[in-house]
Amino acid sequence: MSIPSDPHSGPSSAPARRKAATIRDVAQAAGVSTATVSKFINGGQRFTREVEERVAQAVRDLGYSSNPMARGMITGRTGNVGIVVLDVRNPHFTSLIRGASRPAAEAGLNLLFADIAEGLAPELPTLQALSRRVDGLIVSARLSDEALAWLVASELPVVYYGGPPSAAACCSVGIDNRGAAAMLGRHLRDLGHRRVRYVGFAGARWSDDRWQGLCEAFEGSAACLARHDVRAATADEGERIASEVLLREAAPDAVVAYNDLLALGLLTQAQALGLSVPRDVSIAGFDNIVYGSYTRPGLTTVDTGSETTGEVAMRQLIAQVRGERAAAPGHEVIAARVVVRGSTAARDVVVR
Amino acid sequence: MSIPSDPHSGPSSAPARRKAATIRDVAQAAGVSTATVSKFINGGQRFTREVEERVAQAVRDLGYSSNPMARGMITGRTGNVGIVVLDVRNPHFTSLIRGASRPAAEAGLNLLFADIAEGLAPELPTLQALSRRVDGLIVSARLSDEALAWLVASELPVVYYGGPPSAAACCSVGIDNRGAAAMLGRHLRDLGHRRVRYVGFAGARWSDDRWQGLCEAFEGSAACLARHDVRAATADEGERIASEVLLREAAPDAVVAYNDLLALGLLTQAQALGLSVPRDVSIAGFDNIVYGSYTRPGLTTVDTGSETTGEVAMRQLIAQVRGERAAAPGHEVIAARVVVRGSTAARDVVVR
DNA sequence: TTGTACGCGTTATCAT
DNA sequence: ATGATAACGCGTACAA
Repeated sequence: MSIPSDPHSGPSSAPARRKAATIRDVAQAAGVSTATVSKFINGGQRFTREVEERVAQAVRDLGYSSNPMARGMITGRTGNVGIVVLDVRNPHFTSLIRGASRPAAEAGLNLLFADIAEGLAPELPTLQALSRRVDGLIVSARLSDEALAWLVASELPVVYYGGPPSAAACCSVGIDNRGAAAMLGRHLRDLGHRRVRYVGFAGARWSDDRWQGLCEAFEGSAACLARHDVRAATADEGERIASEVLLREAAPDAVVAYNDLLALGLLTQAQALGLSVPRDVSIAGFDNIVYGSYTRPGLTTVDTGSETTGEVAMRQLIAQVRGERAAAPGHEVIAARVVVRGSTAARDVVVR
Repeated sequence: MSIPSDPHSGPSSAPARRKAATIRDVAQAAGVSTATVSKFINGGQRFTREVEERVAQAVRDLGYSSNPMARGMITGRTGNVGIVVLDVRNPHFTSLIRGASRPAAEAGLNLLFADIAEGLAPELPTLQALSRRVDGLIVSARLSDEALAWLVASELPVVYYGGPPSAAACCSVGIDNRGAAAMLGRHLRDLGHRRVRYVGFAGARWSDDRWQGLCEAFEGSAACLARHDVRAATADEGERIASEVLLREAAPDAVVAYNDLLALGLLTQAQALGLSVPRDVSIAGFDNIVYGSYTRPGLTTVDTGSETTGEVAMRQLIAQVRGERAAAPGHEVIAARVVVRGSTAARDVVVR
């Protein structure tokens, strides 16, 4: 594909990008007006066979595609949607992205992406930079209050994932945290566990819900539940607090972590400390990240439907952006389920 | 030529968003012309203290920020850069994204993101949709030839990661695959391994380089190297081919996989098949994904500097977009290093 | 130092 | 069925 040198460009030194054909070029080449070209391309309006033929030919010849910015100026839409995740390296969020990716592509929307890096990146400026370049946003419900307030004030179509934020009328997607935790709790209770420790994450409002669900499951039993909050929900943090959680005087016979990353760190470090999992202690987490099945033993967890969450959130957002009736505010609950692997097992009744 | 899922068509009665303040509103409020406002805001030009005061005040009062689309029409730049990954769920790529994220944010560029999903999403349409909305692109060097050719023809600033693509003059970032594999090979050779099997990935050109590096390391020794190519570089695929690779007649005493995901699958399945790792067989991979340290035994791997790669690629792209001299074509080599964990150990000389 | 006026590529409106 | 033209919001020559 050798492009003949442009006689008008002269000895241009700058690596100027060949400027793309405009709708006017197409119109001229096809011998019609720009209005005709525009209507034919996206208005869906029909014309005489011969005109359509000529326009289509010109579009092909010139490799024309409309300029999204010029189009956006008049339509008021960008053709982009944004997704803000708290940590790209957490497989839970990558599954969320994967889930959101497909419906967006199908709707012809591009995905603008931002990583808050769990507080490392400033939330508000990130949101502000994004907001003018997208038609809508998918964000975590656990952004700062400041960021959430700004978002509401901006009147941008938004779908929250994780849980409903404190804000009033909005769209959100997430699991029933309390119910899911209760399911996991009953699993542990039925296995005979009686000294359960919850490693919560202070940064997530729904960490409380999970704690309450756990408590609910053990209500009426003679179990002893305790809670230990951490500031980061990462594997490193799990490793760091392992000894503190696992080796104290009244050692737990089961530990439930806020998420799988924490659980992974706890599991590894427990073994490094000489504990046998699940013989000495059962360990479980939330999210069902895929790497929980590659540890030994495999990690028992609660599947929070990460990918489904992303998909549903994106569908809601698209509906909202299009101004459809289906875009009514409300919280959509994703089904959660307990995934039992080797890291939880029946407590031996015999004192070890 | 009516596109069914066109987001811009249809009887969209979107809820009218409160329209943002324009530069004219600011000019009027400050009692100056739009030119003054524009120059003050981004031209960096100075004005009388009083005028600057009034303009700044008006900007604050109206919460003005320039319309990126209108601005883009004039400047010819979008303020976005794109990154195309082959699989968001592969931690190697999320580290890459994380690495690219920061320099982009620092440069005031938004990140547009696309997931090829290892061939599930069509590459060329994805690229085409992206290309008009970004000032530059970071893409894998192992896109389809068709996609690469189109990219070159588009004259868009592009940085390739992984390795230099077949194309002539371009910017690329990656490790020395052959050298890195040779390092890993020497590690295995020194441990006494003699029957080594390489599980390659047919989809990546540089899988060959890794194979050659391995061979190089065993040159002159009485080792027997064999190669087994797979079509997907995922943990599932690693599990699927484990028995075929590990249990054949002349069973390998060491297996090197194209990447850590394959290695993870192999490791897990090896143990499920009753093999002890590393006693019966050593296993190693590439990328140093973080989850390789949470398996038992930990996974020996080659750190390919995923995050650094993303960071360097983004810096190159920014230089290129800005038209800086530093944006000369060439391949930037990232340092790789072998990370030894429990999955590789010295071969017992005694026949087991 | 400041303002006027034009053009960027597109779509929508109205006229033919 | 097709065309002419006015916006959209901004940057920037050029004029004052």
